[in-house]
Amino acid sequence: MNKKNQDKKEIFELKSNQLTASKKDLSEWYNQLMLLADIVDDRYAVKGMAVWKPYGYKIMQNIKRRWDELFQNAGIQEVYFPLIVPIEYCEQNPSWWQGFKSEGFKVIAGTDNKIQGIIRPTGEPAIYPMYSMWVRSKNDLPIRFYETVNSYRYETKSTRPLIRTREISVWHEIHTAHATREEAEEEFQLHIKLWDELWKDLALPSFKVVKPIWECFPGAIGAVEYYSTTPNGRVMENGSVNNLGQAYAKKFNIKFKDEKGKEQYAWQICTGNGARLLGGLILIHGDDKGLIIPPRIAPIKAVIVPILFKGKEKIVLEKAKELSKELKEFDVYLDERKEKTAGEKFYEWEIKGVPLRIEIGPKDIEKDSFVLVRRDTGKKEIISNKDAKKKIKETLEDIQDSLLKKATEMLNSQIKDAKTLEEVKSNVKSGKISRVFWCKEGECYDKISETAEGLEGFGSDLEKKEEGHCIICNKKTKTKLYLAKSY
RNA sequence: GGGGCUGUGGGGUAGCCUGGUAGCCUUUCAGGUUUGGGACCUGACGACCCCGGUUCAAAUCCGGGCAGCCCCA
Repeated sequence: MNKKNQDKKEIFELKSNQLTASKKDLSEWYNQLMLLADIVDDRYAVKGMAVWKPYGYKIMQNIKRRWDELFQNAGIQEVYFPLIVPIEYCEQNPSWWQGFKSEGFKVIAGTDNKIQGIIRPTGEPAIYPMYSMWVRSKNDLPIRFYETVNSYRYETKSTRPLIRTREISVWHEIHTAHATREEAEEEFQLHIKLWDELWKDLALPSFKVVKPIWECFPGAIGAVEYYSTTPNGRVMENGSVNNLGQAYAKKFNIKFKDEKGKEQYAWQICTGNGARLLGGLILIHGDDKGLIIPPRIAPIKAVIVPILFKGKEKIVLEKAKELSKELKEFDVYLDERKEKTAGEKFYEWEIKGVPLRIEIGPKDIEKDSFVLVRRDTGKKEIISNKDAKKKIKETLEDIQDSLLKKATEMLNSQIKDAKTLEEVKSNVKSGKISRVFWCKEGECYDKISETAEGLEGFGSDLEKKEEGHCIICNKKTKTKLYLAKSY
């Protein structure tokens, strides 16, 4: 590189609309992309609350559209519960209220500034008192409802866009009530299946574990939690499916009379997740050039950049418009802006992670073709116009598949079995998630977690194939515990 | 919860130690030439986190507040 080019490069590096952080510097990379890629703008003057920008909101809405489809097809109906939760509803669950008393935003109104209630931090204190009114007989069951709302918690911890916010936005929560334990368990399994489907659309492997019982809601039967990982080997809770048993029904008095006239409490399942899904997928997909949005949820699946040479603008634009009409089903976007050069546009759409770019210029028109560029691999290919639809469809599917494949490979390479605490230690150092045999006792769990600072056991394997010995007490067991630092 | 760092136009920064003209890059806007990987020229808009103190004079020093970032529980 000669002196002149080097100077030029340094100037470019200062460009404010350029991504300067490498993905190795994950937090900085993530923060820069929130603004540069038009996801959210968290400069809004309330901590932990951000403005959704059009591009980011569209991605989020596409994810929501997908869960609407999945859950509604499974017969679960969308409802809406009010934002304000009266204190009397909160008090029906004293242990919950104890936890959220200080984290709840209070609503004050009227001349005497009376507290009217709190803004919902979670759905259940609003939802379950109503379930209690609706359930009279077993004929009123099951209730299978979900809502997509914002929830509010005054977290004192540090916040991070999409991942830890005080306004938990586009929050999808499902609450069901059933007459029997068996029916509830069936529902539980169904929800896992549905979430797995959704994770596939995000091109993410659904990494899920059984939550230790002492970390579940008091009185609950159990829970499965989803986790996403970061490239530096940390884990992030990303959705959960809870089998509440009758714990909440007893607190909120959700009961019915069975055939014998005997009162029975309902069995309940609840599950939820929201914008964290988007945060998680951004952390996993993407590179030093910017985001990579999986085609199935990408608002723009392909962008057409016309190469406008002087004197040929008209013919190039005409061709580009024709092509964009033909490819309408792929949510193509024709970038006609005259004030930006082609190169500038390339960088911009790469930051935003549009899966495909179509370049069309005078040279291509002569050959009745266009240039197709993949965001994930950067590979360029000349495509003849007559193959356009077929080729784009195939390539999009291939990108979706290879993103999932890559993410799955990353996850697999991050999980490392450990036979000794020394191995757990070295796993922590090299940014790996440890998997160890564990007897399911809390005491041993604590001892393993103490192996390294910040290390946490976060759940055990769903599959139980092999048998081994607990890493601490040496008892025979088929259960494996996962350990990592959390993001 | 503990520790560290930082607040200067929309974004990134210099200036602060040693008080005195707020400099640079970029964005945005207007006009023109351009366009196959961040083009160029001309012109314009735009900032010292807040409150108080010291001083003839504060972005700079002092006190307090607020906000943000990073690391660790």
